[in-house]
Order: sequence, then structure tokens, then C-alpha cells
Amino acid sequence: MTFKEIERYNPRVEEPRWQKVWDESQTFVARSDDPRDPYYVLEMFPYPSGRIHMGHVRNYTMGDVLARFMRAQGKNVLHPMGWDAFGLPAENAAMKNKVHPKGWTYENIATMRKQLKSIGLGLDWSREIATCDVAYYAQQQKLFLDFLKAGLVDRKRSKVNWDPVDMTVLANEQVIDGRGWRSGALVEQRELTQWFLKVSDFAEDLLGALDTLDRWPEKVRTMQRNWIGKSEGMRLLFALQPDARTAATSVEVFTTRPDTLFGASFVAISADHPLATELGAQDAGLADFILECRRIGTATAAIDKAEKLGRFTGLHVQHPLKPGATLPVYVANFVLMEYGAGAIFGCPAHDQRDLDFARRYDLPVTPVVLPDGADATSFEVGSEAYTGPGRIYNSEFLDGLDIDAAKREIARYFAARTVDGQPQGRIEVNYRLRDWGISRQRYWGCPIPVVHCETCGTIPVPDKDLPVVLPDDVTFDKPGNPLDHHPSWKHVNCPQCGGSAVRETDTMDTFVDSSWYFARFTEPNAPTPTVPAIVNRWLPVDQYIGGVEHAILHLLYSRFFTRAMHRTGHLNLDEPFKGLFTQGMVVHETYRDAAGEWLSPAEVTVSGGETRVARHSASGAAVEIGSIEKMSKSKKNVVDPDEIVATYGADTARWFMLSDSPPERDVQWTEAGIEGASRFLQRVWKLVAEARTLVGSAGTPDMSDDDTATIRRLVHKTIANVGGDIEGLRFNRAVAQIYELTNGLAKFLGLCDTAATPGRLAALNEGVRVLIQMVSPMMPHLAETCWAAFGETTLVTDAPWPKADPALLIESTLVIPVQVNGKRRGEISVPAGASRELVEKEVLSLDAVARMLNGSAPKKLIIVPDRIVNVVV
RNA sequence: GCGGGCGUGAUGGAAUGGUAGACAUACGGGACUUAAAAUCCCGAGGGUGUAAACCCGUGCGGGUUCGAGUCCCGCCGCCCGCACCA
Repeated sequence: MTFKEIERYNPRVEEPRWQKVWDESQTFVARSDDPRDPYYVLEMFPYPSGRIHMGHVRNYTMGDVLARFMRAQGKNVLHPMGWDAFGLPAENAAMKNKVHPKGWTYENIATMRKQLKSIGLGLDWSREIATCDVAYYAQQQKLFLDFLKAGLVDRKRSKVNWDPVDMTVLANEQVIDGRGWRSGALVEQRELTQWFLKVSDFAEDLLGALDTLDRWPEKVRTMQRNWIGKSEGMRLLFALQPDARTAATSVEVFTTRPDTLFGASFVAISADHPLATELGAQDAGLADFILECRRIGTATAAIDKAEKLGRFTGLHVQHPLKPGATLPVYVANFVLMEYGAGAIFGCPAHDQRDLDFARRYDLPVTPVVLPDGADATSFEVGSEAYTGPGRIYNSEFLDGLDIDAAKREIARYFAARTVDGQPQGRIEVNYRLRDWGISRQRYWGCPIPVVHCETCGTIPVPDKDLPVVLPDDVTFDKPGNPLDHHPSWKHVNCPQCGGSAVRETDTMDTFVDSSWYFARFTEPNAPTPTVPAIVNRWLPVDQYIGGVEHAILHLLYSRFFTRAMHRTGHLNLDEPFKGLFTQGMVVHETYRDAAGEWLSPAEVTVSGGETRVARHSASGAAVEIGSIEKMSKSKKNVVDPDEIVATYGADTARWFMLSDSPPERDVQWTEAGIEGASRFLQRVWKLVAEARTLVGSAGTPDMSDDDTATIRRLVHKTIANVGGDIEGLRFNRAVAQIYELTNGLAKFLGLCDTAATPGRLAALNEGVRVLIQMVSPMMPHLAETCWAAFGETTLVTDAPWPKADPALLIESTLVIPVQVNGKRRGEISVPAGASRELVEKEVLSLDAVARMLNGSAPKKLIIVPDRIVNVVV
């Protein structure tokens, strides 16, 4: 039989067929009472924006390969899917297209669910949740009330980041370069009363536990460490020289370098410091300066930040260690009110910012830390502050100490003194991490379940009145929060006194929704947020996969939520994600026509070899090939998964997404790449189809036949390697191994075709079955068709992963490279585990070696058993 | 500025300190075909040479080692994150 007579594999027929089989046999439904070892694979759930994109295909395929592999390993695999379904785009769509957010969202979900099913993901759809389901957010409200009871929720007035386009509050994390992360609008500062989750209560633990997350990328851990931003320092009180303009008698500063106090030459306070505000009210010039600082602080932070500006207040403080000496007090634009005490002392010699400031305003620069080896009389600080280690000098009782010792000495000194009746100094740990403001003035989010009563204050909604359900009849014709505009929804009776009261109309930040969905998946229909016995069995997630863009926000919030749920008894662990993997993006070339308009790949035909030329398919006009960028609608460099599945099938798309590029790196979508994947799929099918006609009744492989032994060693080596590669998420390497196996089997098949023996056919049978199994997590539909073609009546999806025969992983004869002075000059063939003597004899008899030795004996002979020989001449 | 990562053929990329370039893509040659596509086979880092063989080669410069893409030191370039956090 020749290849031509075999029909091509048709994914359009085979893929829906197997999807139906898996669906009907509930192949991927996970049971919590299954006694096998649990394994939880999770990919970050999508926002239902309308359609899936190639990034989703890549992300979910990776998770699916791992999930299917772990199933084959005999694990009880949980691999669920859901929807991060609340959020602004639904409201924007409502405003733009006059559709209801709910209808819009659920329609999108239906479309995307269908798309995800079409790529053959082994998901447990019986556990599907959408965060906008009442059943989901009802439980979220319970969690909120439990957190409230446990003291993990705060309500406070605070300056917030206000997005004037989205008309809502943003968390610090959602402000990027002074702009809203979604709208891109310049963010303004406003004072509002807000609900906060007390993330900062866990700052130390969130930081410390990062060390235990050894299956997280180091990069993500570093980012979180920086975000938490721990610094250990001191609060210090400086006594103010009496002044008629203020009643204040002291200024408190925060410093991490109390050892440099003798080098202090000024004190600077933030423009938002209460003292600045007080003085500004009496000094128009200062008031202008303060306004200017605020404007620059929010609007142009990125542009002009190098400039250190300040304004002298006219006030002085006493130097706490130098009786009689005073320091001027400035308002400075580089001092932040939100951090530390909102005030600092400046030691220009040892802090670059302070030095820039001192040079600008002609303040003294006195070095007090002497670098090791430097000369005390000649050491000077020019335009660069010295921040390194050294000995303290110019500092009276601190002289000669190292920095740490001086810090301890200062702490001891000030703890014993008082200013305004308080200790003058105390050690303090500061974190950059703030509490998490979750109030959003939006409709499409989880209502915050509290009621405001004039007489009773803020009252939690009682259990019996839960859930607080979003009203359906809302309008979007006015700016602001539709819940607030609703004629009746917010008006309720106070649960405590029965008098008239109003509901909280703020809803929760959607990051709340995604902070515990992984726990909900373990028992998605429970009448409580979790069922502890079950959630504790499944969690932590063994492998979480998603984009690195969530390295800080989502992952930090989820870690906080898990701790908060632990404290409130909903589960019994602190870290939700044992393994984390951040996959790269899908990128594509960009195309522009002569007018500079972006063109989509579908509109463009690219031809040529070395020098590629692009033309507009319809008009033939020349098209410029631009840079390779992340697929995005704005640059039109997108490829639609539906079209790819329709043209090539899901398996081809999956295979291509896993080939070539390491999963953590970006992958470039190319026509040649997807074509190559498609060719390989057909090659596997032809190999299987032809092998099927040869392989008859089972025999025993004949290991005395060299070709048989070679192919069997390849087969078993592949089993051993592919499993490890999938487990380590090195899919590109697994793919390469499978290519090698396929190439080897194709050659062996040719041999069997012309010179068949029962022993060879048995080895062919074994090899092709292994190939089908190796391929099955990645191209599951093809694998099922092949498996059935090989006479199997059960699913390959249910088949246990084959085991490599250790005896076949050991080569009996080894080819060992021989180097002379580190350069490869030849090779010898010896039995595995050959003795030193034998190897030496073989090596010395090599022509190349003899030539290099030129009659003399080698200086040294390095033999690494079974690996390499190096002759030193 | 600080922190992290990465520099390997035409391209994507392989390589526990042990044969650099696996595997794939593109390319070239051949077979099949009236022809093309598809498929199959072969070739290929650069250089010298008829050949055997030899020299050079993982961003650059040093070092450690019998042996360095890999480890160390110093540069250069690119990417990502954070950024007046005292």
C-alpha cells in the first residue's frame, strides 16, 4: 500500500465527533470523593470580552496538556473553567449599544464557551462558574461580611485615584504612569469614604511566605517583594523652634539611615503635610508651590520627575544631637505624604535626592560615613552621594562604629529621650503595600452588602437578607453609578432599628471576584463559600498558568484572600498556588498600506524567500511589513482561532502553540508554522494508517535484530523524556522528542514494508502505539482516531501513560568522543561501563591521537566513564 | 536610577561544566508528475583544501578548568518590571 491510497485525516469530522464522546461519557468530570491522588490544574479564567483569541488558545492548551498527562498518570485531575464576568466593558457596551450588561455578558460567555469547546480542552464544564452569577457573588458577600466581623475590613476617608472617564476609583495598582489602567485617562486625586480590605495586616507574612513558593518564577516573587516594599527604619521627633504661624511643637520624620543624623542639613515635609497646609493658608507663595506640587505629582509624574524642588517655610527645628544647632524646614516636592511620616531629614552626603536638593538650595554637605580605605581629611562628596558601607565619623559618640552599630546606638539613645511627652525615636518597619480599596462606583459588580442608617450607622446586611441582588432595571444614560440613580433599589429599612435607610451603592473591585474563584471551583454549588473538607483536599492549585501581567495584582490579592479565608474558617491554608507558570504572548507581524492604515494578516499575501514581499490580496498594492507585536485589535495583527480551527483543526493549532518557542517566551504566529504543524499531523496519521495494515497479531520484538533494538531504544527514550518535559512544562522539547520518534518510526516502517519479520512488526506495533499516546495530550482528537484505527475500543484519553523499560534506556555499546587538549579529534566505540584500561587502549590506538602525541606519552588522560575522554598532550 | 532576564546558523530554538547548532521553519538539489501542488530522499555555521584533514566560530575583553554557550570578573546591546518609598 502506498501513501496515496490513504485518505487524509479530516479534523472537521473527527474533532466534533470525539468532543461529543468525551462530553457524553463525562470523561473530564472530577469527583471530590475519588480516592486517587488529587491534582489541580488551573489557567487564569478569561474575561468574557466576546471572542477568544490566540493567547487563550495557548494558555488553555498548556494547561490541558498537563491535565491530560496527569490523568494518564493516574491522578484525580481537577481542571475547571469559568468567567471573570463583572467589570466595566459590559457597562460600556450597555452605553454604546443599548444592551443590558447581563445579556451582553451571558451572550459572550455562550460564544466563548462554544469556542473553547471547539479546541478540545479537557475541562470539567459541570463546575463552570461566572462571577456575575448571583449564586457566586452571594457567597462573596458572605465572605465580605465574615471578613468584616474578623476585623479585616475598614471604612475610611481617603484620598483616592479617581478615573474621570470611567468615573470610578482605582487602586494604586491600577494606576499606570498616572493613568487609569483600563481607560488610559489621567487620574485625579479625590477624597472619598471607601471600603478597604486590610491587606497590610498580612504584609510581613505575604513577604516572608514568598520564600516558600519555590515553584513560582523568581521574577514574580521579586516583583511582589518590591511591591510590598518593606523597609526598616526609625521615626524621629524634631522639636520645632517656636513660631507664631503654628501651634505645632515638633515634626516627625521617618528614616532608614538614623546613623547619618550628624550629617543632616535640613528637614523636608510633603506638600500634603498638615503643617504645609497650615502654613500655606498664611502664605500665598507657599500655597502656590503646594498646588504646583500636587499638579506635577499626578499629571506629569513621568516627565519631569528628576527636578527636586522645595520652598523654605521659615521654620527651623533643633538638631536633636547638636545642642544649639538648627535645621531649616522645607516643603519639598519629592517627599510623599503616604509613606513613612510624610517628612524626612536630609543628609545630602549619603542620599542622592537629598544631595540634589542641597546643591540646588546651597545647603551644607557633611559626610559622616567614611568608605573603607578613604582618608578622613580628604574624603569629599561631589555630585554623587555615598551610599555604601564604611565607618561613621564627624559624629561625636558614633565615631568609629559601622553603620549597623550606629543605627543601634541611635535607637538606644532616642528611646530614652522624650519630645512632647513621647519617646523621641522608635524603630519602625514600613511597607509600601497599602490596604486594598475595593469600592467602585459602578453597576456591574458585586454589591457591598451593608446598609447606611442615620441612627445606627453602617450596618451589615443580615444573613437572612442575603444575597443583595443587583436590580435588572437600570439605565446608563447618566454618568456615574446606575445603582445610585435607581429609583427604589437603595431605599430599605434599617436591619437594626427598622427606620428608613439606604443601601451601599458601591460595588466591589472585580479583582475581589477573581481572588477566590479557584476555591469555589472545588465545590461550585455549595450553599457556603466553600466546603472545608473538600476545598482543603483540592487546594493548593498544583499548577496555575497565566499571563505575567497578573504578577502583582491578582496573585497578591489571591494570596491575601486565602489568608483571610483561612482566618475566617473557610479553608485551611495560606498559599493558594503551589506552582505558578507565566506564559508568553502570541505575537505577529504587522502590516501597513501606503496610507499608513493597518491591515490584518487575512488581507495580506506574503511571498518570496529571503526577501519577503507583502501585497494586499485584493488590490495587489504593496504593503509594508512592520515590527512583530502582541496580537491586538488596534494593529489588526490578529488571527482568529475560529478560522484556524475551521481551516486546520484544533489539534494543528494546539500543536503549533506548543512547538518551537519555550512556553514562557513569546511565540510568533506564522503561516509557515501552522502549515508545518498541519503537515506533521497528516504525517502521523499516514504513519499510523500504514502501520495498521502491516501489524497483525501480536508477536514479541526480536532484540537480536539491530534495527529492532534501535527503534525500541528510541521509543523508550521518548517515553522517558516526554513525560518529564510535559511535567516541567517544557512543551517545545517534548514536541522535538516526538518529531524524532516519528522520523525514526517512519524509517522503521519503510524497513517493515520491505523486510517484515514478526519481531519487527511487534516493535512497530509497540512504537506506533507509544507515538499515539505521546501525541495524545497535545493532539487529542487525532490520537483518539489513531487509537481506534489501531483496534482499540476504549479511549486513549483514558489509557495509562506508558512506562519506559529501564533496560532499554541503557545503551550496550557507546560511542564516546575523544578530545585532545579539549578539542574533539575522534571517537571510540566501547561497551557501556568499559574499564579504564580498555578505554585507554582504544584511545591511544586512534590515528588522530597518535598523530598528536607524536610518539611521546600523554601528560594526562581524563576519562569520564561512558561520557568523554580527553587526552592532554 | 534600582531590580530581573536575555544575547547561539537565514529564522524559532536545543545543549546535568563533557561531540555546539538536536528538532522545526525557510532555502538549495534530486525522485515522482505532461506540469504544478502534495509526498519522499539528500544537503547545509564560516573558511582553506582535489581529498584526507585543518583553522575559526555561542555579543565583546579577561579569568577559572584537562575541558566553558554553560561558572567568575569587567564591558556593550536588547527586553521586562518598579521608580522621588527617605
